[in-house]
Amino acid sequence: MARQLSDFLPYLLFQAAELTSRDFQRHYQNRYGMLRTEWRVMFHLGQTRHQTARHICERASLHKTKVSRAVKALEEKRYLSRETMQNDRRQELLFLTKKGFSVHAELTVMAADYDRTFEKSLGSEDLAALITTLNKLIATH
Amino acid sequence: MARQLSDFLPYLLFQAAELTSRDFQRHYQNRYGMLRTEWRVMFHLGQTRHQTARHICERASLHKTKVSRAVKALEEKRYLSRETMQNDRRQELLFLTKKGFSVHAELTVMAADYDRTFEKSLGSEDLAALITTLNKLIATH
DNA sequence: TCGTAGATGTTACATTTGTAACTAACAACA
DNA sequence: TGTTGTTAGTTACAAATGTAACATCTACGA
Repeated sequence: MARQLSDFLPYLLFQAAELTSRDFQRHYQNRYGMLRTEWRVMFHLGQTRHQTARHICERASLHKTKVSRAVKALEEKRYLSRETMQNDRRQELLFLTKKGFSVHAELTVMAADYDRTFEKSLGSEDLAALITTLNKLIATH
Repeated sequence: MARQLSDFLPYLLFQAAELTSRDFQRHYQNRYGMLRTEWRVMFHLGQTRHQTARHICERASLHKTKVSRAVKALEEKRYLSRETMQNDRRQELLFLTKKGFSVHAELTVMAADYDRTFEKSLGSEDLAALITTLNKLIATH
């Protein structure tokens, strides 16, 4: 590297992640009382209707403890409900409730709006390239 | 965005940041007992010899509380020392000690090694482009 | 020079996270 | 059947973080 810390990739990534998520965070935090992990779990459930906690752990690369707590919190807010699987009673299927779905929908719209600000500041080509490279980086690590 | 959470930039950035920093973290954590913020502060002090805490807050976009605690921890490990400024006794100049400098040097070498793995997995052009884009993103937020 | 406002850094408390131990359920096989 | 090993998810405790209040100092105008 990198005489400059500002060229060291992990540092840069954290900086960028923190700065870019700060504004969006306000939405799910102030408005719906959710933490980042809760929003992540909710988003995953919005994409694929019913999943087990373990499944979410893998897809989101989150530790099962974190997911467990997020699920509990979402359940208490009535955004989510569970159902023990009959063929393996260790596992539970997770569902968004009606209320959970509508919150999910609202947040998805906000995320889309927010996404446009990146397109504005970077241009759509650079943004696309950035996303490609990040996915590559994630895949190889 | 982004039907997929995997295309939503803040999410991608966190994922990438966490995955890429995990290995390097072991070095400063297991080997020198440092936390991420401590390593950041140390790196900044290595670049510019004496700085105030406030200065580091700005450059690293870290909250003053975080910096205050990191400084305290680094001081306890004898990696850093302070000196109250004479012209404004609220501020203190922060220095790396001799021991602190040598730790800094070792970590810098490791960071350079680590940096090469990104060059390998992405290619130096894509890596350079990534760094440029990230800096742009940071600057506009 | 007094008083008020702002800056620097610390501390205290509540919230969040990480780690490891745990419960409950299943699977495989003697 | 019973014993051993493994998996899903939870809980308990320690460590780290965010927020807000705080102490200390400076600046500056009345």
